[in-house]
Amino acid sequence: MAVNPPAHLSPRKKPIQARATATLEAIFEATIQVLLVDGPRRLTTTRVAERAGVSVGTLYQYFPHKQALFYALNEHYLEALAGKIEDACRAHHGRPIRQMVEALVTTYWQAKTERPDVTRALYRSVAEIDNEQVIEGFAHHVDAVTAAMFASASDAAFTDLQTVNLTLLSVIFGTVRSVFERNPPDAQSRAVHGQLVLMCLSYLNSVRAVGGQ
Amino acid sequence: MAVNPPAHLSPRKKPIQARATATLEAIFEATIQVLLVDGPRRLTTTRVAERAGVSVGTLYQYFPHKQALFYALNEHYLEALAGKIEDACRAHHGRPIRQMVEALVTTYWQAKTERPDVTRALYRSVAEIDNEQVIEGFAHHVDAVTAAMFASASDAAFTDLQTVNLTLLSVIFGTVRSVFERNPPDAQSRAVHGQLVLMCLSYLNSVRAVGGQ
Amino acid sequence: MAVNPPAHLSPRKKPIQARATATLEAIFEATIQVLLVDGPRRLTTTRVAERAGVSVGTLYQYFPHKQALFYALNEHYLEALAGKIEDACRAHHGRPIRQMVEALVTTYWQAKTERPDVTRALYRSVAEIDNEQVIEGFAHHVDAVTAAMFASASDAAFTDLQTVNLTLLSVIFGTVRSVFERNPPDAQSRAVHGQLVLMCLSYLNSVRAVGGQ
Amino acid sequence: MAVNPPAHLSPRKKPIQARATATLEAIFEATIQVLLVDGPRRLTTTRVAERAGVSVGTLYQYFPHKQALFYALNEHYLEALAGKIEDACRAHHGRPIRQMVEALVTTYWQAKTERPDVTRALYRSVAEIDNEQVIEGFAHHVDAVTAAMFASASDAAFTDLQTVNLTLLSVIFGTVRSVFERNPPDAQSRAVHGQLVLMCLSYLNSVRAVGGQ
DNA sequence: TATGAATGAGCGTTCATTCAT
DNA sequence: CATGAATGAACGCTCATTCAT
Repeated sequence: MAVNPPAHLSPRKKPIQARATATLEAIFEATIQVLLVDGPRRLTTTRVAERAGVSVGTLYQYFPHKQALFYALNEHYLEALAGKIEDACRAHHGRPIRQMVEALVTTYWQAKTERPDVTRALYRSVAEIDNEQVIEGFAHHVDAVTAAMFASASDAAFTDLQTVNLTLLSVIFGTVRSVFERNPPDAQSRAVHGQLVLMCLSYLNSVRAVGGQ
Repeated sequence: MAVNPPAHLSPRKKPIQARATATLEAIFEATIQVLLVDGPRRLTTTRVAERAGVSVGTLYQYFPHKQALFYALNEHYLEALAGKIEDACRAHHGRPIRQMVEALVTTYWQAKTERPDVTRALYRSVAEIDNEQVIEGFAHHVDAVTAAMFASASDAAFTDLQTVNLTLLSVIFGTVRSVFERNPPDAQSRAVHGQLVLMCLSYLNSVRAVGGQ
Repeated sequence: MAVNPPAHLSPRKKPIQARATATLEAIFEATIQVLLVDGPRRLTTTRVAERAGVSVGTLYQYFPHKQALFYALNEHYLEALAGKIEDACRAHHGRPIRQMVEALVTTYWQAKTERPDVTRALYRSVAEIDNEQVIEGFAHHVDAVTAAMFASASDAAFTDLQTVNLTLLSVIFGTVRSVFERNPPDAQSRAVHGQLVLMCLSYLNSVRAVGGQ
Repeated sequence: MAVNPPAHLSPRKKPIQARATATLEAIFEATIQVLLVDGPRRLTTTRVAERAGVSVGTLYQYFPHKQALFYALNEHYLEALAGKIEDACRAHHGRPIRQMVEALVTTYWQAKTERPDVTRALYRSVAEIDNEQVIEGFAHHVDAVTAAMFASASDAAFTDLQTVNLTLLSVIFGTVRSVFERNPPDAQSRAVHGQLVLMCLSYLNSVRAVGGQ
């Protein structure tokens, strides 16, 4: 279920202690903040540690190297995100397609909007390392759960579900990123959200093989 | 029409000499290659210069610092891209909305697909600096020309053209990026392209205020 | 008779408890092993402690710092070695010179060969600190006991006993080290041992002032 | 003839320029001095560079890493030493064994004594890295040339030349090291030198298979 | 003007040592 | 007393940038 992280990229020890969890959380938060305030180029392990209120040494007790920090950060948030999407998909199993799409777009949008700083920080961190693996893992996971949901729609079926699914996810994920990077006024942002739902629905209407209008 | 670069980010001199232009082009190419082969983290000015067949000193004759190189690179390709979009928009002034959308998506898609390495390299370079400025400039530029085109549609009008325009551009740009980053097999990639056109058309159909089907 | 260690280099407490002695022994063993397996550069206090089955904290209960560990390790083995040599010398007091030399070379060689790993590890640790002091102390100690022995030879006397003594010890200690560092096949190693005895005897024959062959 | 250094351990570029050679020499000298004054543990690349009057960056233009510096240093001096020994051996080809031994011991002793600081520094640097390769190479080289010399002796032959050769070299190299590490007064040192020649001669006398007394 | 050796600030990382538990 | 997480000084090394040639 979870992404398959190469051993050398996962945190050195699993947070069992409460303090350890707190420290880990502090390091993640600090990473986000540094990423946001100083940018990925000015992010140094020392700066992250300072901002997290720990020493570099401590940071390196949790992450064997800088890459691992980024990896874990992405893993952390993407797994949470995938979880939310999975929940939403399960909750809408067998429902009409309209509800499914609305739920999917809204879940994703809200998850990303909840902590816009985190979202923006993660988008910025992507280029830093081969997060490609985590991202690919996330993509496959989500692919599977949304495809399963769409396949169960009560009022529609699709000749080429794979393509429809890939298209929808590409459009949703891509659009959200675009909007985040343009960082438009809130009203406009919300408007685009609405339009995105509408767009997905119109599209599904055009491509569905069976089911009433 | 061109982006307004802060003085400290623009190339030291405009390439008037043919030789200078060739060198510049070589440096841009080298940057792309290094970005692709070694990744943004391993990109050093020395490596770029080597690959371009010049000395570091020469590179610094053209760009006052590394940032400026990235800035110029993005400017270079985004201006070309904006130009293509502008041409397409002008060519479809007053045409039916369907043709406009098809032209817009296809122009953008093709421009990005023409040199996929460049596209991917640029996506990767984004985190490097405040390219945000160049990108914002590009966005505004394109916003203007597509909005003007849509406003001239022979068979449709929109109550909220701004939102429709922003939505379409966000969707198109975002989706293309998503697809590039997932790097799916060519056939699938092309399929999504087709679906994207379809999606935009369905959407416009739903939101247009006037004009028959 | 024991080396005079500068206060800051000696173990914090003398091991009176049996448990303490066991721990100390374990730490020494661990140090040897780490020295051999990982080399002196990769030897960290943490690694030594781990290998000894104790915590770093415990290690620091026995040794105020890393230097002290090395110091004590050398002291430990060199004192044992000096003791063996002293015993041998005492046992050959008043005997013919031939027996003395044979005993000396053989005692030293065997002591070093008994645990070749320890020997090699100690040779490697030398560069680590001013073990010079321990080594010098060891040298003086041995100088004295062998000089005393040679002076008592039943069949020989030397005009310059000091020089003869220094020469013999330099040759024996140095040759053994050379052989250990070249690490030749066992047979060859044993052969050199025999030759070394022969050489020392020939030498003493040439330089003795009195006493028939 | 020369040691086979793993690619990553040899200097980055061969010193062709006069300035480069000077810099290289300065770095070697600085390494020796730092080794002597601060000891191998306090030797940092920065300190070496400072002492050599260059920047760390420059040091790293000549040596890809610290290990390579040590490697090259040992190579440098051991090759010179091997050269001297080779010359001496060639010069005494076919001579009586007595002259050979005298020449060998004296050549080695003088080479080591010429710059006692260098000698001592090198002995200290040995433990630092796997100089074993360079040293082994040196040993094989010398083995060959001395064996060849001894085989040509006009007045002696040996049943087991290999063992005799190995013994002599072990004794000579080891004794010199011992003496250097004890650092006795000059007079004593010179005395031991004489005794060493004497010892080797007595030994050869005992083991030679043919030839006059 | 082009070159590329030299520079040195700054980064990632290690590890001896401490001290709250 | 033993523990081992936390500390942070210090190291090895990189690379953007400069400047003598």
